[in-house]
Amino acid sequence: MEKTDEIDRRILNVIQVDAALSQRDIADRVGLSQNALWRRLKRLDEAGFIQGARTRLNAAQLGLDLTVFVMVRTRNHSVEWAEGFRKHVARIPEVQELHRIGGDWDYMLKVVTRGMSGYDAVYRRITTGIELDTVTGLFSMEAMLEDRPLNVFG
Amino acid sequence: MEKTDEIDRRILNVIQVDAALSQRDIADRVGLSQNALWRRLKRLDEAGFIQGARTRLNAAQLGLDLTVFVMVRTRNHSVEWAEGFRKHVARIPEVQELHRIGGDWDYMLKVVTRGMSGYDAVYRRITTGIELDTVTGLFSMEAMLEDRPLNVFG
DNA sequence: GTTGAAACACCCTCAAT
DNA sequence: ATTGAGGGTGTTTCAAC
Repeated sequence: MEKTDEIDRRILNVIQVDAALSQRDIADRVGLSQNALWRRLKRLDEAGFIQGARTRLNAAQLGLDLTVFVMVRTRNHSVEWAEGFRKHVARIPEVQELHRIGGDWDYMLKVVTRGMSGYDAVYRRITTGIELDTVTGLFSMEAMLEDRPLNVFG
Repeated sequence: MEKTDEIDRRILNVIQVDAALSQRDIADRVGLSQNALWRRLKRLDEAGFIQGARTRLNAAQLGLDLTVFVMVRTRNHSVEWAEGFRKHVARIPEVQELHRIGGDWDYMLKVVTRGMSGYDAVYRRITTGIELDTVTGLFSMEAMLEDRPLNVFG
């Protein structure tokens, strides 16, 4: 595993917040020449720290106004069943995340969709064609903090 | 609220997956000239559909190997308390999301940190200096799906 | 690590269709 | 909506220090 120094982390922290900055601007912010920055960026990229850039869209404006965390309990805890479940929910584009968790529940999904009717359709897709024990939804009434950058320091 | 047609949604779907594509490449993928694409991108941006670009980092390689969903129950359900709680957790950089939810719990936080000792420190920061009723953590043992694009169609 | 420069790609705008 | 072209900016790779 490659190492990162303080400047590397400042670079990563800048670009994870704004991927549209020019190398000139990034270099100024972290106190490097554009040339030196370019070499560090290339190294960080080749070492696997950087996993591409994404454009963030306004979900609400696209009608995607409902976020639901879906808790799932199952009786089958085999690796095979888990992989089948992963493939099952991977086909549902409204599913943003799927975690295998410990505690009272076995899996947690984050679903972003169009209102309650959209969620109803997603719920039916999740529960159809696969055997689940218990399913319940925790509805987000307000996203008070969202999409924050990773804590690359500390 | 501005409207989007099929081509707009295809554009948004392309750039939300890869923000590093040139306008030339995007135009080819959606079947437009570079010039026409530029005008649509400008319109979509000015209409507020686009909220900037972010570089995605390899959390595990940065040592951020533990994801915990923290469930919080409180006795105070006033708007003022909620805003104070938001400011309280906003100071903790390991908190990726904070949702006010319905059901058995009042709030849910997504925390990404460095192992159990990192989570312990975050847990103490969350529960210190503010009155919470019940706090419990759901530990992600495996992120089976993560960071998926929004469903801009349908 | 730095500056400077050259070659190339990309972005933005405009003219013409 | 399209192609084509020009100027300005950004990226990538040099050489020299």
